Amino acid sequence: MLDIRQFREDPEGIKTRLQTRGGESWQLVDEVLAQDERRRAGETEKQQLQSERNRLSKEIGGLKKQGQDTSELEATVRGISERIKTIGEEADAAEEAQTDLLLHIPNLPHAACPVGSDETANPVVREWGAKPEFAFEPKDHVEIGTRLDLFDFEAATRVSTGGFVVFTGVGARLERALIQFLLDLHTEFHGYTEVSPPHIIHRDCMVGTGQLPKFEDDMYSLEEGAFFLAPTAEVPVTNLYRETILKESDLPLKVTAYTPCFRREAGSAGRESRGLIRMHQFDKVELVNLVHPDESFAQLELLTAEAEAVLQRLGLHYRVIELCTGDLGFSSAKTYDLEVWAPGHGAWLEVSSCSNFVDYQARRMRLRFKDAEGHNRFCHTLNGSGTALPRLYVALLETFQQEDGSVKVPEALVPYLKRERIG
RNA sequence: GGUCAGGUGGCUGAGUGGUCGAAAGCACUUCUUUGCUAAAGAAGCGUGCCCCAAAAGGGUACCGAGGGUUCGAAUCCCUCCCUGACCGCCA
Repeated sequence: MLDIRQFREDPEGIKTRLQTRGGESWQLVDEVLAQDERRRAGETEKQQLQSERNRLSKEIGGLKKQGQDTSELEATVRGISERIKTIGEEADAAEEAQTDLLLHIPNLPHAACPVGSDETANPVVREWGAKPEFAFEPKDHVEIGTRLDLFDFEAATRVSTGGFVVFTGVGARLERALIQFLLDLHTEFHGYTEVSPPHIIHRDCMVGTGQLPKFEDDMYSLEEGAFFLAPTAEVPVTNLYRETILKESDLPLKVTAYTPCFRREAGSAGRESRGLIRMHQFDKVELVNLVHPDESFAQLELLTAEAEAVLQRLGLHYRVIELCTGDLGFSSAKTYDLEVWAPGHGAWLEVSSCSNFVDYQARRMRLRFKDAEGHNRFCHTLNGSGTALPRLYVALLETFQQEDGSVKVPEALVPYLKRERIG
């Protein structure tokens, strides 16, 4: 959520920056200001009346003690109370409208964010490693995995529906090995604290990180929308600190979690969805940072490097791209995507998205810290996938496949998988 | 799921209709004293919003959440949520 004070001070600036995202959110700016004025006018009047009521009620108390008749005063106060109620309802309606608008307006892209309308305008920041070369025609992961009995899509439909998979045998063990490898890496080398959060989370959390109210259709909901299956650990982990005031010395707070992620992926059927690439349920290890506002952009660079370390240790070829204004996520001010090379597909796959949300999420969930002067300020929040598992899995199979159909296990994973070769 | 007991400031914990944003203690901050540590004393110490150009200041709301009763609610009533204990069920 953006700061209402910024709307009052520089509405045109907000509009201009929202316009770089595309979409029509900038058109809501004037409406926000109108509701804000309506709200404040109502609140001011209401509070004046409340003050009057408090004064007269005290007077009644005093008079009653002296045994005097107060019926006339009581009637006056009754009238005031009625007006408070009417005006209060008006002010509440304005506030609700204002909040609803603010919740639908995305974050402002960082001033240096490349302007563009879609992913074709995302600049490549750097590339690591080289495309692996093969003396044979590399197969794609579905073919490799099916041959090695690593996973089974058809069996999954017997217990669920399309968009789910069951990992089997060594394939299941590889999934588990990756989770372990990732958590160990981030806790032992990057200073993260590990948590294992609930996967069913209440609605307010989804509002806090920005999935709601706009993207409800993409989420699995329970109990008529009161609860949701977490679409990413970002939601439960960041919301662990909702409505809290941290000490400045607590920052930066770095938390990692492995969780399954649940997404309906409404409207994305058939899009880049072969095999493991786009699932309704997938595993992910997430990195969440709560940081001091002065440090968040530096922290984003570090966070991105921590996610990159995953791919480097596994020896996977990847590139880092920066999202342009038109491709930026709803809550984000700046985002780097990590794309790993999948030789079987001959395509780059997004395995991580590292974002700085500045104070946008913190404001929604009232996550603050007390600074040296004793003022409460909003933290900045960041998160990055560290990393998504299925696409990592795809890249591993396709990168390290051998001509005989087996897959060589990268050294970093051997201690976890306890074998050097699959198949 | 059932029964009972509870939810008050960072913590402990008073407060059952009026001057209570809320006693007291602990913790914390600053200052004074003391050679250091410790101890003692003094003051301060919640959050949101509104008014004010801002600061100062003032106002208002908040005692789990939301409604209600009342001139007036932390206090009475209703609904919901949560926590604890016991019972039932269960991985």
